[in-house]
Amino acid sequence: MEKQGRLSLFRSEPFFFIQNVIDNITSQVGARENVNELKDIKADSTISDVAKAARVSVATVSRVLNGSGAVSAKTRLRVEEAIRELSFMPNASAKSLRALRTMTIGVIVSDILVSYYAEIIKGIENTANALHYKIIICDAQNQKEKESDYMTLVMNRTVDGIILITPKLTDAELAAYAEKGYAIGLIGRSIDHPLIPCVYTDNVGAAQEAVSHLTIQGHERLAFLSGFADATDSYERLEGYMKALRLAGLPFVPELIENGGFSENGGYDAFHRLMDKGHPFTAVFAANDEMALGIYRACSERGLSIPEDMAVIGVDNNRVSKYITPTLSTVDQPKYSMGALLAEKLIDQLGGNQYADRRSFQVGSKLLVRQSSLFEVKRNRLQQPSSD
Amino acid sequence: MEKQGRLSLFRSEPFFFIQNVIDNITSQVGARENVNELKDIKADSTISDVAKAARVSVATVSRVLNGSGAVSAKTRLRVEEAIRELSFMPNASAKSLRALRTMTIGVIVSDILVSYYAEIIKGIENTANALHYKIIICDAQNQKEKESDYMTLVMNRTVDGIILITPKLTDAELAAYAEKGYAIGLIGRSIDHPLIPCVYTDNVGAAQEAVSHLTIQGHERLAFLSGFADATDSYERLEGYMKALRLAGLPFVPELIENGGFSENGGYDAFHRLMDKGHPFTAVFAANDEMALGIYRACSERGLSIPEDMAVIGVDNNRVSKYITPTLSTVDQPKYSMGALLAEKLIDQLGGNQYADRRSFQVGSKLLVRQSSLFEVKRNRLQQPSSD
DNA sequence: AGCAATGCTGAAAACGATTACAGTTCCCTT
DNA sequence: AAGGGAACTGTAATCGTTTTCAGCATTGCT
Repeated sequence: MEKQGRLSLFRSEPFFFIQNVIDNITSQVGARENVNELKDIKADSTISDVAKAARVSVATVSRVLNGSGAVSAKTRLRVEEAIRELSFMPNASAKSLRALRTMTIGVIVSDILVSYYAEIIKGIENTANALHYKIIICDAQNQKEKESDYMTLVMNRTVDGIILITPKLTDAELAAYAEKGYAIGLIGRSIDHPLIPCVYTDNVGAAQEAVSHLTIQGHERLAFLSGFADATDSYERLEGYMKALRLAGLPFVPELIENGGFSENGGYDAFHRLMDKGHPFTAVFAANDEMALGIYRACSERGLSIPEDMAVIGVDNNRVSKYITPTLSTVDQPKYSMGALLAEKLIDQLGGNQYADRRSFQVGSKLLVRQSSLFEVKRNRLQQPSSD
Repeated sequence: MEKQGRLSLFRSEPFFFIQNVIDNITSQVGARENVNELKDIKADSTISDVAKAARVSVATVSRVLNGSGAVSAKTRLRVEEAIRELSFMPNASAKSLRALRTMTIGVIVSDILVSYYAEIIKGIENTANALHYKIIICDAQNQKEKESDYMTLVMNRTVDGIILITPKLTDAELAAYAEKGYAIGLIGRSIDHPLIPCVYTDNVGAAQEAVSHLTIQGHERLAFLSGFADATDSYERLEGYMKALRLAGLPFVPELIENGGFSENGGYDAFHRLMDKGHPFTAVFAANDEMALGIYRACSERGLSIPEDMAVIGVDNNRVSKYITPTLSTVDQPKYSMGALLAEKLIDQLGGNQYADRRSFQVGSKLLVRQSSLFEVKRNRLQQPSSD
């Protein structure tokens, strides 16, 4: 159903073959003639250039720049004129070296593309920016090793602190960084450490609420799709799932647990594996929406209707979940605010507020009940997304 | 249909009220007792600490660190031991100050949340990282002024160069930066300047192909939803739309053009405005998928079936477009590769390759024909997304 | 043995800002 | 007019690296 356009190469794997890419996806557009007179274009002037131009010392220029110390109106004007004239901007590296801080924080995520992370990042960026901080984005590509690699940023003082979103590093490793004096903060994960601020949701409770919503509707055999085996949030959701079963007086069937690696394809495969085990079930709780999308596809292949034959609930409130048919029930978190809050806390700590009264914040999530988990669902109509 | 959970505050506006956020979304979790023995935790040691420990000069340590110059095996071992012992890491600011470069590039986007940008960013980050560069993300929040603000990053040497994705700055402004000696690159926009590398798609051609696809199917009155008035890509898509009309011998009706600001709600409003003008039409080409989603909602409200009553085509291949019912026809671009390619080119230029043979790269896009633009559409079934 | 070449090492000068300290000017009292 | 204090300004140290230059020791060669 997809008509091929003019070009064949599209992204599918990581980028390893730069020349390849160039050769494949581009068509040269007028190789511009070279220009030679750019050597002498000098963008920067230093503070001493300004001092010279204004016939004052560098100290005075610095005072004008930072509004520190007293400077006579006459001198100030001359300096400001010189600054404008030379379009001078103080060198950030020099400033950082002297101040021993960079006004930058790093943000480590496992995949920028996942909208869950993107929204948190937005919250972090906006807040950080308002507080005059910049953020360096680190895509760990789901690899724990890359996470560790990126930690060097705080160790070599490229950044003043690092925010990790649902990291793979262990509690012990994280604690070690903090105790060495590196400022780190956590989002979507809690840790009991006096130096590490964190913002997280009650995964257990949320999962329990979601699964209870299913049992209340009469489901007695419910499957669970976990994410990565080493992901705390996935584990906590499993815990909530088990709690809900217990609460409903239902038995825990280990065969009804499968691992889907948080990805759509993973969810798709895992669901098929579940179905083939010979332990029938009528509802499935997926540790995130991506896997739920995979379930949709698998159900479609097996001729199962959602929610009549199979109820589905995910987590994350992925953008797609609201638009797909049937709309997907899911657990939503205030992602933007979570990012904003942690950024504010971490920067506060960087500012020397070492003894904040609290470092650990649990924020609420909410279950969005949509069509995929309700028995009576209006279907066969163009979906009109609700406006949450 | 959305059940309210425990908490009410969810992100809707920019973040301005930090204390507010805290008070609203959090519940305190065990205010940890303060710790006092952290003053003496010293994370960093300097190169001279290492030198002292190894009983050599700082110059020698530097040589060991960078593999420059000759160092005797015996000394090298001693230095390496000292480095390990002190877990020394060279200070990035000092390095940058000395080297006059930061190994960092800035990336300015108008909204991180838009998946189009996120995917480009991923391409940039992965490539930059492979080349030992870091990226600073700048969310301009659709404001031209913020774009300019972020340009200070390259002027004060926080970053070595800046990549702008479909910026609002004018060609003249961009050229001015480049001519002052600041390294900038463009994605999703072309500029005819010898110093500015850019990677872009043929918006005109792609739009023309999309609209022609509609006219070929017999549509004679087609509307166009533009994005921002000042966005080049939106303008180019309008151009393609007009070309396609001309090609099909159809009249251009100015009343059938509306501005939707690239957002879902904007598209929704714009579509309603179009419908109320009294100039009937049977198909609409939206300058991006977000607006197309708004059109879906508006159509649903007006009882219009897609594609029977109204054919719709968008641009961007938003994640949702594949999952919504009916699936949305759209124009796809190799976003990841575009980011990767430009990052590689810009960094190449930073490396001193001032006279690259080409700086301007046009990459192909492809029209994905899905259900929303086809007359005979299978509907009323659970959608099974195709696997593009 | 004398000398050049080589290998290794250290001292010191950058890089571009901030800031403590000291020195100068100016104005106001007495 | 002298003295004191405030206001202003400059000198120089400092942040932590890299790198040039020179010095010393060792080696190899004649």
